[in-house]
Amino acid sequence: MGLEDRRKAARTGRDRHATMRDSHRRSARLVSSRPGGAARARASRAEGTTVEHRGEEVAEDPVYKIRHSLAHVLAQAVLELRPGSTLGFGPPIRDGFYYDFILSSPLTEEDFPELESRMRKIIAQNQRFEREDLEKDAAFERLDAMKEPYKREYAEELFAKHGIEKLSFFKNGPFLDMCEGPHVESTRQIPKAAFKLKSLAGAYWRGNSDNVMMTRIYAWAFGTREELDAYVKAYHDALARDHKKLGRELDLFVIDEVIGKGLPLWLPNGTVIRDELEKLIKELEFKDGYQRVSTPHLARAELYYQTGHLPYYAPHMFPFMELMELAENDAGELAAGDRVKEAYALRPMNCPHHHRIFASRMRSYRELPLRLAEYGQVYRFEDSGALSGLLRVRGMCMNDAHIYCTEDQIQAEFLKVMDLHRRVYEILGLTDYYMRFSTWDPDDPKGAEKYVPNPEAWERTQKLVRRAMEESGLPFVEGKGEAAFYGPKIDVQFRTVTGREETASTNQLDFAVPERLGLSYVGSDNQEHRPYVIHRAPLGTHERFTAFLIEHFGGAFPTWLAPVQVRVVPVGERFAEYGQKLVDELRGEMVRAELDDSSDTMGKKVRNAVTRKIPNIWVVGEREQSDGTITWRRYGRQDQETVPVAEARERVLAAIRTRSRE
RNA sequence: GCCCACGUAGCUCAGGUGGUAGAGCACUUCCUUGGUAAGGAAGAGGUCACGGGUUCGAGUCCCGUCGUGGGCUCCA
Repeated sequence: MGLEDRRKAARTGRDRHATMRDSHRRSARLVSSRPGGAARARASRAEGTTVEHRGEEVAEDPVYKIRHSLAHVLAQAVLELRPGSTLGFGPPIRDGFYYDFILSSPLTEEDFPELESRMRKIIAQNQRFEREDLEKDAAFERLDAMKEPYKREYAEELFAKHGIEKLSFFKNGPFLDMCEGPHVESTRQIPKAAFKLKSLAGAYWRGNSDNVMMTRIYAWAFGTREELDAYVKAYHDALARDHKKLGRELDLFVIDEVIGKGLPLWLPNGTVIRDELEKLIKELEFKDGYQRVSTPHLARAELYYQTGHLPYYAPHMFPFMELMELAENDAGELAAGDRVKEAYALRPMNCPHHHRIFASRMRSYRELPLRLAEYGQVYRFEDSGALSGLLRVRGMCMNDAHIYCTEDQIQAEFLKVMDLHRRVYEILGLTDYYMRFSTWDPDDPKGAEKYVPNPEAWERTQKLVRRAMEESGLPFVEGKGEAAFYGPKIDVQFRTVTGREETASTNQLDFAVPERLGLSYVGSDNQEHRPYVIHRAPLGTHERFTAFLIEHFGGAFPTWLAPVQVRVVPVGERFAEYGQKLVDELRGEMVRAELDDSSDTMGKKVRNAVTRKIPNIWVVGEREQSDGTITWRRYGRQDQETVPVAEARERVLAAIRTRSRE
C-alpha cells in the first residue's frame, strides 16, 4: 500500500470511527436530554465531562437542578454578549455544567468575568422558570422562530425516531430554551457565589467529528460557595501531583520534540519504576503459569492483512516501511525502483506476533491454557491532538499477554486474570477505579461495521465473562456498545488528577481473530478445534500506568518503587567514609542507596533529599559512627529514630521484599 | 485531525503603549565542615520555539510552521 492509499485508508477508517462513535453517543444523549417523560434509568458509567445518565433520583437532586438552571443563565448571558449566537446542548456534569454555542463572534477566557457578572445580574432578577409542552407542529414553529437550527435538528430526531408526543420548553426572563428540565423554580434559588466559569473548549456538535465544531464553556457549580471553594482548591492542589510536572521535577522522563512527539525518553529514575513494575508483574505472572516470550517490534505488512486488523487499525499505524526493488535509472545506475519488494510495519499491538508463536507448530489441547506474556513495545499513530504527557503516547510498552484456551477454560482463566488485577491494585494501594464490562449492542444500526457478525458467539462469550466477573466479586458497570470488534472486554477506568477518566487496563475475550488466522489445536477427540484468546494487560502500558502511579503517590514512592531508596547524609565531611561504607553495604544487597557527599550544609542536604521525595534519609555523624547506628528520617514524617545499622538495613530490605507501602 | 490558549536561560517566571534581554532556583569554581527544609562569594548559561512580513528598528505587531496545554473525536 502506497502512502496515498494509506492516507485514504486512514481517512475512511477515521470516518468510520466517527460514525460509529456518533451512534452510541446519540443513544446516550437521548437518555439525558429527552424532554418530558420519565428519563430511563440506566447503568451509569462514571461520567467525566460528558452527559450524565439520569435516573429520577438524580433529577430531583437540588444541585442537579441548580446546574441545569445555571446552564440557561449562562446561555442567556452569552446571548447578551454575543447576540445572534446559536445553541447546542447544555447539560449538568459531574462538577458543574457546560453549554455549547456557535458564537456570532469569538469569546475568550478574558470575557469570563464579564459573563459571570452578567450571570449574577440575571440570577438577581429572580426570573421564574416556566415550562411549556408543545406538540410537534407547534414545537417546530417555535424552534424556527427561535432560529435554533441545532435544537430543531435534535427535535426532529426526537419526534421521528423516538416517538415522543410533546417537546418541553423552559422560559426564564427573556431566555427561551428547548429543554427537558428540571429546573429551580426561580433564579433566586441559585447561589450566586457557588459557580465559576472554568474553561473554553471546542466540541463537535453531537460528538461527531463530521459535524461543526462548537464552542463549549465549562463551569464548576455547587450548592454552596464553600463547596465550590473547597473543590477549586482541591483541584489546584491536585495539579501539584500532575505526572508531567513531577516527571520533570523528579527526572523521571522527558518528551523531546527532536525525538518526536508522543515518544517519551525514560530517564534513569523513571526506568527504575518501570523495572520494578516489571519485576512485580513477572513474579505474579510466573506464579499464574505464564511463559515469557520476546518478539520484534516490526513485522511484514502481510501479517496485518491476515489478521483483518488492517482496515480497523490503519489510521492508528505508522506508515509502512517499503523496501523498493532495485532498478536501473535513466543514467543506467542501479537505484530504488517503483516496485515494492517488501513492506514492513511497526506493530501497533503484540497479539499477531503471539498468535504466530501459537501457530508455529501443532498444538495439543494438553498445552492449554497456553499463556504467553511479553512486555511488548508497540507504536500507534495517535492523533496529534490526543497526545498528552505519558497518558497518550505514540510509542508504548504493554504489559501484554495472550491466553489461548478452550471454551471450558475461559471462565477460570478470566477469574484468574481478574484476581491478578486485584492483587496488583492491592499492592499498589490503588482503590479509586472502577471496572467496565464492555459489551456489544445488538440493536446498534451500525452493528455490521462495528462487530464481528456472530450474535451467538457474542451472547455466549458475554455470558462467560459476566459470570466470571460476578464470581470475582469485583463490582463493575456495563458499557453497552463499548466492546472491541472481536469480543467483550473488561476495562479498568481511572481518573487523573485533573479529573479526566482514562482506561488503565483492558482485558478482552477474542473469539474472532483466531478464526481469521486459522489458529487451531488438536483436541482429545483427535479433531482440530479453534482456541479462544484472552488479551489482558493489568498494568496497561508502562507509560500510562506509571503516569497514574506518579499521581497516585504524588511522586513520593514507597521504598520498593523509589528511584533512590536510601540517601545517606553525613553530618560533616569527617563522616563521609562511614556513610560510604553504609551505602556500599546497601548496594551489595541491591538497595538503591547513595551518599550525599556534597559540600552543602546539613539543612540543605536534608532539604535536597526531601525535595526529591526520597523515602529514607539516614543521617550519620559522631554519635552514629561511634555507636554503629544511623538516624532515620522518613519522607513526610518529622519524627525520627536512631537505629543500629544491621536492624536498619534489615528493615529496609524487608520493606522492599514485601513491597510495603512505606 | 478539529476548536481555543500558550511557547523568554535546565526549571519557575519578570520584561506598560516596538528601541537589539532580567530574577530566583539549578549548574561550575572557591570559601564554609555543618545535627534535620535553602551558609557565603564569584562565574558560566538565551540567534526571546522556528520561518516570513510590517517598521529606521520586533521578545513585544501581523501571517505561517513546529511544539505544549485544556477540550472534542479516538483510545492503553
